[in-house]
Amino acid sequence: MRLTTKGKYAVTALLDLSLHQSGKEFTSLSKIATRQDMPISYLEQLFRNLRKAGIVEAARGPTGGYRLSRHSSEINVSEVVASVEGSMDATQCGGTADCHAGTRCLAHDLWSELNSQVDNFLINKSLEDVIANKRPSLDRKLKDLIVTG
Amino acid sequence: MRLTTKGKYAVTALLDLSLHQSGKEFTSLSKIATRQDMPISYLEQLFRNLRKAGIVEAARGPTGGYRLSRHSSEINVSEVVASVEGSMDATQCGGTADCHAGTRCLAHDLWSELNSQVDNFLINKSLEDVIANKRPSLDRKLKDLIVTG
DNA sequence: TAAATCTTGACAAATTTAGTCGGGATTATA
DNA sequence: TATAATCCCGACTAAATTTGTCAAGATTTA
Repeated sequence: MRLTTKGKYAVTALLDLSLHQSGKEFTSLSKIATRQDMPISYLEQLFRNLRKAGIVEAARGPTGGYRLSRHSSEINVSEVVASVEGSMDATQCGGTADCHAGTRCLAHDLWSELNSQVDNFLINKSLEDVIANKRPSLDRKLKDLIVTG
Repeated sequence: MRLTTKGKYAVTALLDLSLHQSGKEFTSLSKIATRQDMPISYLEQLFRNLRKAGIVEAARGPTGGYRLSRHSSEINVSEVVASVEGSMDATQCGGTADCHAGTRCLAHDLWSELNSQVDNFLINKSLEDVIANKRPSLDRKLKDLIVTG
């Protein structure tokens, strides 16, 4: 399980994009880089992945740049992080449960459950939620609780 | 935020220790290493930290080894992981909230909240819980929910 | 045409993780 | 007392990952 600057940059960059997006306009990476104090060439690398994942769309030339391909309420943090750094899976085996001599290790279920916790949290968190500093409603938390036991 | 083999080895090794501990006897690292298929010299390094953290106690000489210094129900996974790889803090700033030009970055509260989620989960998980595959009771979960909103 | 952007692939530096090594200190047992 | 099994410690190395950089190209607006 890892959450590095890669994923954090990606999320922050998208929040910046979302905040400065008016209508259907594109925002250039150089503006994001300046505002958020990030290396532009590193951002380029990250936005490649974000585009492949269908999270942003790009336009070239002057007036070009990137914009969200969906509304910020329809983009969750989990997919953003996953698009740049792969799954955050905490198990040693990648979920296949063959972590110890072909069978599940003593801690397998623990890490598996930790995965669910983190995933559940990040999936239910949209970019809009983060900007609004909104917490998922108590209702939804209760529902999750009943489902997951 | 990182959870590497360091922390996972530590947890698994302690689960092994707990499972094979009868009374006040000590278990040698070589046995754990063999059973759990881990490099013994790496385990030595990890057990130094576990001892410093007051999680295990050691005895030297033949018949020596390690044992839990508290009952497995009184040792939680969070402290085990923390003792070998430091805090799992997900914020860029280490919690000081000066992640962007001296003030909190756009994503600060998000990562901060993620910390709480993960910590809450791991603190409420004792080694005994993991062995028993026990989930913290619904009662406790509900209580946490009311406290954290 | 010029300038600003994205696009791509390869490369390099820095950091972290994972693991080793050699020597010590302590202690049960023969 | 000698031996062997253990913990103890610091420093070192190797591998992997992260964090970037760079150069060249493609596209588009003005």
